[in-house]
Amino acid sequence: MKMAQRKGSQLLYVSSAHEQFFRGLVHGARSLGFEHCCYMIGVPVEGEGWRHVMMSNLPWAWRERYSRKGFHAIDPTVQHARQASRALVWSADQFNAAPLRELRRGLRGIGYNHGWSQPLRDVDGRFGLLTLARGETPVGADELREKSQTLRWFAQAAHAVLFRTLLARCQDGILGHLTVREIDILRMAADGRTALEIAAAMGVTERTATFHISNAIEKLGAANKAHAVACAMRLGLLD
Amino acid sequence: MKMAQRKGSQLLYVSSAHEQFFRGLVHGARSLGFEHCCYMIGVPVEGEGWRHVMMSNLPWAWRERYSRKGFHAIDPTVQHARQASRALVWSADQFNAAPLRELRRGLRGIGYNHGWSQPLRDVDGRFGLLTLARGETPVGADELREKSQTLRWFAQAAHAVLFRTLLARCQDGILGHLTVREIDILRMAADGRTALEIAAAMGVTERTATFHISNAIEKLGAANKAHAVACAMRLGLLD
DNA sequence: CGCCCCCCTGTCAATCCTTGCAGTTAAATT
DNA sequence: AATTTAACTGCAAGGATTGACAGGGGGGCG
Repeated sequence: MKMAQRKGSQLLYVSSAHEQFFRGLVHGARSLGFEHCCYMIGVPVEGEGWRHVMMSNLPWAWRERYSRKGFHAIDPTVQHARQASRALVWSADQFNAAPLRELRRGLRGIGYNHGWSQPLRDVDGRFGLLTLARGETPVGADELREKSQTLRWFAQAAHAVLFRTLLARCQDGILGHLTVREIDILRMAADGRTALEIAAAMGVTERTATFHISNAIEKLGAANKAHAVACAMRLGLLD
Repeated sequence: MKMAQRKGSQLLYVSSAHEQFFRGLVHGARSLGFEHCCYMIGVPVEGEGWRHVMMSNLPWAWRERYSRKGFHAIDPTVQHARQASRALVWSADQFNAAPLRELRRGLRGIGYNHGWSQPLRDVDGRFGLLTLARGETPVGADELREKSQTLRWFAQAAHAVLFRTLLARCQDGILGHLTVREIDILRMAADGRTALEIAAAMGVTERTATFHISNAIEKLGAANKAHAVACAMRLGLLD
């Protein structure tokens, strides 16, 4: 059973509400004196290492390059987020090791020189990482004392709102896509309807309803309908 | 079947993570120049009108009084939130109508004179309402222009993080409490385990597991297990 | 045109869920 | 001391779910 990524499929769960939320976050970051803002999540995948998805106001070219070059594998802020849960204040100048050269050049190129990165970890080893950064002034001790509480809260808010969505986007490559029909039916199942009722509501046979349900169960790696509903909700597919 | 509120029962879902989040919000409100911060949700209940739950940094005495006197029934900001979705800028001075006298006096007493209230509504008629307020200076047009985006984002963040929890706290009085056992079992059901597996994991009979499940289904007003799991997740009982 | 995917349908058997019935026990509340 | 509640157990009938086998029709893509 292969779960390779497909091209033409639309990403149903990419909601503009989260984009809007992120724009608000960017605005808040600006008012704190950081022009760049990046929220990233990391998910451990057995055999494959890590998967990352990010949401940022950085140039598309840079995001593409970051992903293509696999910078997340060497990025010190990401390394830090894997283990620690305290914030990291950094400057690109510190990225001296040979493998980091190219990353440092890239960061300088986009004015991403000095920053503050707050990790947030969950029980399954997944983590979220909010980074605010700017081009010119390093983050000083005084500034940190003054803003750290707000910064932490920003991270908490970003994590609370964006994590699930990005996780869904991340799992997507792993799990394969749920079809429109499958999501429709899962939504009705979550509302307590039986296969027969769903079939009636959708104008198909009971058999067809159960067919879509079992496909959804298989794609989500669930054990049964209740589990599939829970998985889908956790992934934010039924909002 | 009565669902009266009981005293001794613990509220399992009151998590300190949300309290912490709210403290961050209060801090953010302060940095915007508002010392008071109140997030409230309203839920329509058939035959009973409305139920409200709030989270605020106001004095406990005032919260108690607000609730006892039923101020939420006449509070203009709440009235506004029921219908509109745009923000309301208000001053307590405007609360001139006779029934509002006592409310106005109370608000003045706690230095809650000038404020900004952003409603957020959902499809089921429920609403959330974030109010930031202060004692002295009215909210001016310039200030509003400057801060409105941040304010809206605060409301969005508060809503995204706090709504579910408060809803659970609100439904609690309506639905009656789920017992520890029922929540345990729902959690395992959400992980895809059958009644037999749950029973084995908990060291009880299959009959007992099904017994708890059906109780949970009844208390949540669900149609079946999948629905109950979905309800519990939406209420934030399974996080 | 072939290939793949999505959507649709059928049957059948094993298993699971749901809901009746009727209890016991321990602990907390009144 | 009486009452209420949570947790627990048994039996049984009927409905719902799940999985496996076996297909047809339509659309996109190379």
